[in-house]
Amino acid sequence: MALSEIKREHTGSNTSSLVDKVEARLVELLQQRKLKVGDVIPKEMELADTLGVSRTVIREALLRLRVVGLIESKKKKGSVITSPDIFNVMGKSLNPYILDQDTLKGMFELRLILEIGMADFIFQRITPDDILQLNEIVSKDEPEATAPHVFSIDHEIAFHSKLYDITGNQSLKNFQKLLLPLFDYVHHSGLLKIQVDSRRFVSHKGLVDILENGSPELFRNAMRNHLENHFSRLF
Amino acid sequence: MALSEIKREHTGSNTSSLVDKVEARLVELLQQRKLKVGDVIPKEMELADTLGVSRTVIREALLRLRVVGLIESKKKKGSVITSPDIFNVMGKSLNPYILDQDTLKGMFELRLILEIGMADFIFQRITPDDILQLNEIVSKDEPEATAPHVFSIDHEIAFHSKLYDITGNQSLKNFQKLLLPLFDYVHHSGLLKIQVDSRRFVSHKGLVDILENGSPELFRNAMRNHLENHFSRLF
DNA sequence: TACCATTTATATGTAATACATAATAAACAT
DNA sequence: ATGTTTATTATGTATTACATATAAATGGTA
Repeated sequence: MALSEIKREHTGSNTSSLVDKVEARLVELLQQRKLKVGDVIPKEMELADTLGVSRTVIREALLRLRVVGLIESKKKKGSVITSPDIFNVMGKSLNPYILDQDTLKGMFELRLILEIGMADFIFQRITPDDILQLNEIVSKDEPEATAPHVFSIDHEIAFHSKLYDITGNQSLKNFQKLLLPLFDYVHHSGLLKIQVDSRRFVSHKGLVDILENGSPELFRNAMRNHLENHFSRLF
Repeated sequence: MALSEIKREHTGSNTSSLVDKVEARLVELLQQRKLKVGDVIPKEMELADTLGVSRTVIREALLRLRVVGLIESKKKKGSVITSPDIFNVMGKSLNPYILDQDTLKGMFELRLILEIGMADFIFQRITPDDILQLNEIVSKDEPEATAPHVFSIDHEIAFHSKLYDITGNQSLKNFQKLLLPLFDYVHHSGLLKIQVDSRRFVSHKGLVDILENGSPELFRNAMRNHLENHFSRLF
């Protein structure tokens, strides 16, 4: 289909809006021309002329691509292709005050799934230096266990975040970063059952020991136990 | 800050654009008024008047919210709050031809993590009817194993998708739906090592048996074996 | 009264134009 | 050759006008 025919075709019977078509056409364009990150795309007016629609429509279509992180607009320079951080986009709608309860609970569950499932990748990629860092984190939060219930939330986050780091999976790390703020909300909302038993079966220290001497299989099961409280609040 | 002062303040020294401010202001508004799904928000012109900016700016701000799924626009009716499908948003940028290799590989890894980690939720929520359905799926793909390598990709998807269903976690299911199209690409690209051994250690049938008589722990480890080929292509 | 077809009003969708702003590129002066 | 000023250019914002879809009002018929 010739570009300039988009509008004509649109005038006929159809369901999607003009902007929808233009947006799809633009994505096609990016693929076809095999544009890599950093390449610039035509100016708004050029596109408007080529596709035979107003600049208004072009701008709205470009804006959509911008919101999902496919392009970036710079004054005078035009728009350039960018590598989208797919989870960053998601963050926009991850507002605890807007999301419904089911979704929030689902996100919370997702965290548990991830931390148990990533065992193999941790073992595959962990370095001696990682072990050192983990031990340092552990040494900071375990000793002063005077009040067993009141463990520092910061250390909790530091420990588990480090595990995500070790996987070396950037997408996974981004995902976790997104989920973190949610948990604070979830914990305080009446969404989950009340805490039944704040004692954890497997400690952070126990997990590190397994990382040093154990296997992915052992680690998965240990992590499952470590997260027992969270599970018991769900089930 | 009075709404009508947004623009005035913008005129001073600042970094973010006018639309940025308006967008943030709108999100605030949604929270403050505790608007629930289905509620309508003020008309574009009302907002423009209230905030003292042009309809153009309002429209762009609203569009952003629309792209991330927070609102939906209906002619004559105005915009209504919607419960965002957070993963659906992500799908827009999940284009294999645009994403870089690292991200693609990361997504592939994420699948393995999820399927191993979700064992507890499957066991918690599986019903006898689910078992029946799984057995039916299995009976269809296992018998005619004349060519062991050429198992139907459809059955493969059907089986694993059913597992996601059983978790009852809608977000998780949406996530899987997003990832599926990627795999086809990943498998054919030179991104992963060549297939070393197409024989699977644990069959679908074996997994179902464990779901009937085993434990989450057994299932996790069996699934890890079942996915052995995928892992060996990564490591 | 209830139901269906038609008209009307309204809010979003698209278009066109003008000007503001920022960043690059060109021109200039030192 | 280098730093400063000026011009140019493409996006950002504003304004106005009209198109289009649809909810709501209107009116007619059984």
